[in-house]
Amino acid sequence: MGRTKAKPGVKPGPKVGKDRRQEILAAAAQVITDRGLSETRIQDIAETCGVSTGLILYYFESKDRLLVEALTYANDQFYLRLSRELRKNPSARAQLDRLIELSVPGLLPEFQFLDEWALWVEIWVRALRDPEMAKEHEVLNRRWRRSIADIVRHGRSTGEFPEGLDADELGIQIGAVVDGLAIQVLMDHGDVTPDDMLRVSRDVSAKLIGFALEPAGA
Amino acid sequence: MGRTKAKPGVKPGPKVGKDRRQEILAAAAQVITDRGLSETRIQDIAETCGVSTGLILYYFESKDRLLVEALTYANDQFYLRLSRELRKNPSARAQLDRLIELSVPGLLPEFQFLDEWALWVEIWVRALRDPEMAKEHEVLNRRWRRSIADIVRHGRSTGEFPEGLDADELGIQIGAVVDGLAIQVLMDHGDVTPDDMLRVSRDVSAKLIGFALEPAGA
Amino acid sequence: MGRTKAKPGVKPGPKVGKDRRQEILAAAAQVITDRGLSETRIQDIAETCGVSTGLILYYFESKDRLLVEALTYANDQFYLRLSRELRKNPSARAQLDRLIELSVPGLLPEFQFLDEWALWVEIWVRALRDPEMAKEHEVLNRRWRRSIADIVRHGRSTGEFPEGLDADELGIQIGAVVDGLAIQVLMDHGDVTPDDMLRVSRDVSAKLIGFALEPAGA
Amino acid sequence: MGRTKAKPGVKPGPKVGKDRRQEILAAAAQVITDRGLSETRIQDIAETCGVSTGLILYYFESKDRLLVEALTYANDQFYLRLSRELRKNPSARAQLDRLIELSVPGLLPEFQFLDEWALWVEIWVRALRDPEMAKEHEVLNRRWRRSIADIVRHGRSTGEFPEGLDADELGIQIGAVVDGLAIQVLMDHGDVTPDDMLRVSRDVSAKLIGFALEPAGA
DNA sequence: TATGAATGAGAGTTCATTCAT
DNA sequence: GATGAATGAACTCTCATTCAT
Repeated sequence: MGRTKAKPGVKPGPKVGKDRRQEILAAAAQVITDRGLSETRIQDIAETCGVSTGLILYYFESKDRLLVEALTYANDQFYLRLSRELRKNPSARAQLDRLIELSVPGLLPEFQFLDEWALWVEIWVRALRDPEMAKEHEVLNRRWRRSIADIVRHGRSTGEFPEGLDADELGIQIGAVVDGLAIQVLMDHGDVTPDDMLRVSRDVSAKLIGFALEPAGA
Repeated sequence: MGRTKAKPGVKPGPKVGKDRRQEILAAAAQVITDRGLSETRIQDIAETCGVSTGLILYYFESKDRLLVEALTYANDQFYLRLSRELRKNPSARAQLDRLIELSVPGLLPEFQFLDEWALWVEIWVRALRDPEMAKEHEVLNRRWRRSIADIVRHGRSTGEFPEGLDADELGIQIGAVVDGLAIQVLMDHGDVTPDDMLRVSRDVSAKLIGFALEPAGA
Repeated sequence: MGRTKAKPGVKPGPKVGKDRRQEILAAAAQVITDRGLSETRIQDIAETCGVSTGLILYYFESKDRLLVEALTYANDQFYLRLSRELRKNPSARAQLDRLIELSVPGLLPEFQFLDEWALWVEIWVRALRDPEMAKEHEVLNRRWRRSIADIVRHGRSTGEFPEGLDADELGIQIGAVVDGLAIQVLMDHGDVTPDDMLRVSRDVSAKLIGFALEPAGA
Repeated sequence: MGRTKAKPGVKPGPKVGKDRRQEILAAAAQVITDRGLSETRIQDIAETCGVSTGLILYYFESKDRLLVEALTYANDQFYLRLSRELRKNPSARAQLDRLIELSVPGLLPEFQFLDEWALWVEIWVRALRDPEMAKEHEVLNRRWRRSIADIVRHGRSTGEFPEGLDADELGIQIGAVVDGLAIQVLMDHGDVTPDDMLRVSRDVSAKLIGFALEPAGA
């Protein structure tokens, strides 16, 4: 991957601040995904990017700050990829399809580098008690719902979707369905498979927005 | 029921095991709700029920075991209260209404003694990495979806609801909406209020099940 | 000495709280004397009394609290020994002599178990910036000056000393001389020896109080 | 004097070694005064003189070396100012008065740029265990006592002071009184005010040297 | 000269767990 | 059953020191 791998026995030398920060944030997000937020140690992050623990705290004022930034960073990355994908599709229905597809946990591992939903759950837990995280969550959350609402608005402007409920309201409704289903898939009991999520999300979205889906398999 | 009855007004001496366990579980659930799972110390739980830390570990083999049991215990309590409430209503529509009502975070504090949804989120996080919790979650989760599916089945048997999608499928769909909205309410940004959740859950459920809601205010 | 020595390989077993606290305070005072306040580690104290570092912080809320208490404790011990000694002498001049004698650094090692003056200097440094220590210092300091003033008052009541300056004022003056000389002796450059301090303190005290010393060697 | 003169108003480039060293020493003395020796970090010193920590250690082989030098440096500065002041007064009694005046903590802030006595206490603590500091202290200490003894000798040569005790002995005695009182004033409990120190130091000095003070207010 | 990124050795503190009583 | 003293293994964070640039 994009990691600079230090040859053993050779000091990699200093990097400019911004690169290092991003490297650390990426490492942190990775570790949080792997071990969970509460089991993430600074040491783990340091090892993941091959530096000392001292350096981590040289770039971030505290572990807590770093973790919040890492969660935000990972979500930002996801959002950027998502936006890029959506822009490729002119049709609102294709966009909606793509958004759903990209949101199914584990469906497109080449797209979801990290387990984005696992990070969302960590964000929720933390936001419940950490005002700083709560603030960040508010931003991330609105951005997510707006992505959906924007698709609805776009679909109406092109005539693909009928007029109806307020688009923001639909953002909330469809967002809730996708969130709720993603949790089920994430928990991985087999009751709700990725394919189930895909199908159900589409069905329910269609019903809520008010357009007809092609018959399955079409 | 085999309980030793502590004489009222007398300092309770040693208690029989089952009582103590429940007391500790209740205290643990309370502390987890207050401080979050990862910030819960055995000492906190001990203080909450006025015993020593030693005693906590005398009854539970380890902190981890205790926490998992406490989360399960709290959810059981919620489920028992929910079932009791549902049984009071003969009509499926009233049952569905009641289920939704009881699920809105913070709407009925006299019913939700603890912040049940905050505990759900903790369960999700933990289930992601702890197989024991994952196992428990599977049970709790199915029970929750079945509560919904059973209402659907009941409504169809009484003719209140039309035939349509598989009831279990609807359990998943409506469950997802409720879960997703509950998170939004829980996060408490004001974008989705308890009343919003109430209204939207009812609307979407009606649309998905296929019955007509009375006009608002009726 | 009074230390319970744990047989190797055998756990010494728990002690009652108050004993342990005193043991730790004594150990802390010892370590501070040996290595200096700023070089005193909790680990050092723990080793000195043969317990774990965890136990130290089980008895004292923080290292800082412990250090302040230890300095106070050591001074208390010194003061108690001093008072006991003074009470043995009915004559004010003998009391003054004894007080001076007991105050000379290193003169009576069987009396000054610790290097009390080294601890005083640490108290001064700390009191300059730590309000808690400043508060304690105020008490210890006044007690010290009052010991001197009380001797003066006693001497006047017996007719040994002439009337003159306010006794508290003399407490300040003689206290200052003793403090100042003690520092010189403590620094141990040989310019002011313990015997010098003894002699000078007596001379200056006599002059300040206003009585005649017997010719040297009498 | 071999100084590179930095053009005024122009960002100073690299400086010649001696200037830099002095700048750093002054900054170090300032920081030690402000925060105390044991709380002084290289970083603090670096910030105070606006350079990097690297540079500090480029000029001083280690933190410990720097601190000792800084304490010496500050005392040197005080001594130079003191000597200059004394030379202004031909009369020994005026010199003694001035010396005492200049020694009272906080009395003449325009003269005592730093809290010289706070630094003395730090010197004492450090000298107790650091042989290097002990060595320096010996020098500084003797210089201090000699300043007093020299005034006594001067006063005798002019006939202001009577013959009597050895002048060095008086240096020790008066020095001790001043040291002891300075500590009391420094501790700032209000029991010994700067004015008290002034008055008492003069009284006791007069008594010890053997001359008569003018009546107060004269 | 001067910088500041990087290290690494501790330091204090927390806390689950044990165990003698 | 119940206590709480005691342990010891982590963990976060600090800071003097080094070194490539």
